[in-house]
Amino acid sequence: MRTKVFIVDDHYMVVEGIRSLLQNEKSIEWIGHAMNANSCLAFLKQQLPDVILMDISMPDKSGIDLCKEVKEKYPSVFIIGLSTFNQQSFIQKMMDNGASGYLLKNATQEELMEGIEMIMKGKVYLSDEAAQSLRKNNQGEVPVLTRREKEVLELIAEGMTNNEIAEKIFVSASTVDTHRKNLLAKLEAKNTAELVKLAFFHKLISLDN
Amino acid sequence: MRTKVFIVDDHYMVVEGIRSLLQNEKSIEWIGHAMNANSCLAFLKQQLPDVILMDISMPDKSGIDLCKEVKEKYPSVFIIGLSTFNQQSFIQKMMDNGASGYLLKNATQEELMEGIEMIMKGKVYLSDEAAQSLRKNNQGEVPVLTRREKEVLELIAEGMTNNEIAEKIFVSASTVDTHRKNLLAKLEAKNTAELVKLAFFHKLISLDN
DNA sequence: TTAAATATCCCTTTTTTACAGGATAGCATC
DNA sequence: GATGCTATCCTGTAAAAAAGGGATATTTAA
Repeated sequence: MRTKVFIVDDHYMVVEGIRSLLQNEKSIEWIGHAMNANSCLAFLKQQLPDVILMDISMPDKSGIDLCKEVKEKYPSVFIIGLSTFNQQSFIQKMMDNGASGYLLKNATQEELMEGIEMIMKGKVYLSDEAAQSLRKNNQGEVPVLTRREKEVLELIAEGMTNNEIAEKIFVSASTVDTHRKNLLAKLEAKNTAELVKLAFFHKLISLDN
Repeated sequence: MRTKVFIVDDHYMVVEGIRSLLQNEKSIEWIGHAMNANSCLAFLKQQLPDVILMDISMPDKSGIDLCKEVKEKYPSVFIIGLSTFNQQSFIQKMMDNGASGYLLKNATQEELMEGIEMIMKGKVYLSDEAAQSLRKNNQGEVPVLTRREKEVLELIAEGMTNNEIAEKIFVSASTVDTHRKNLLAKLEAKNTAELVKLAFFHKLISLDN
């Protein structure tokens, strides 16, 4: 039985690269690729691969979310995260959402094959750099925020004061102040400036919205 | 005469992808690839390509710097920037440093060939998305900060107060306050929170330091 | 060399945050 | 039905930042 491999990546060159790396491997069957999350989900309704190589950044949905969704619907599929970044938080989130491994796009053919084989045995595979990154940044626990806290955090980063936020979300300024207090405590920030910086660090807010 | 193409990219899968896309093109001669800036420069001493496809992010040196260096030494070589990001500042900088075009890594084989052909005619080629990005983000003027202002901005983002910053950089709190005032004005921020957010937006500060 | 930009310092007033201490109500889970 | 989490609201004080004004050397560039 050959291992059925499917790729989700919006970068044509990367898809071609993986295809090229796998085409001479007799143990691998390339069953197709998708350029975005939706066409991936559509494909999986027709045919299930053994392994999905999944980019973390895609136009319609992040690989992190897609990973979760696929794992919920098809728990038997093994997922390997693919990324150019060696970014601890991404790796962590992919693993949290059920990924079995993580490969950087500068991986060699040997690493790619090693990763697929390991994962088919039910083990975890992390490319060297990714594993190092995980070990190093161990204290980087992402704080868990409530919906309201996230909302307030975003408005703070927009430059709004407590009073302005209070008006906007129809609560008293005291409530906003409490959320702010909790945000400072949860992110361990000394003040608003560090709060916003740490929010970026933990990817709790982003530039596009 | 076939067009001699050389690739500089530290992502193995991307190199393989481009090789795969170009291998059946009779007008193209693949003369090699480099995984970092230094081996690229070493290769160019031996043999000169017509076109270099160059990644913007590499381990030892950014493509933006490498582009400049190559163009200074070998002005006749055409350079096409390659990136996964659709980031206006990168595109602009590559063009400023002598690149003839810019391609995103999700370009198709047709776009890749079109780009190479256009550039060999001495024209400029921007992939659709890249060109759009250049047009769209036109009003995104990055404010010019002085050395001192940058220094203060970073310390603000670290969560330090005016007094703490004053002690750290050996000036009075009034001075720090003035710098802060100027930062708010230059970045057009309403308060510290928005200041830090906009600092990220304009890439005036980053997470790693 | 003159003008412009930079870096430094000071004052006042108002607004906003930070921190400390609460309280209450709803909701889910166990 | 107790426990824990979330969201809401309150009082009060102290610290910090925002906004307004202005001043003076030094460096840079035209």
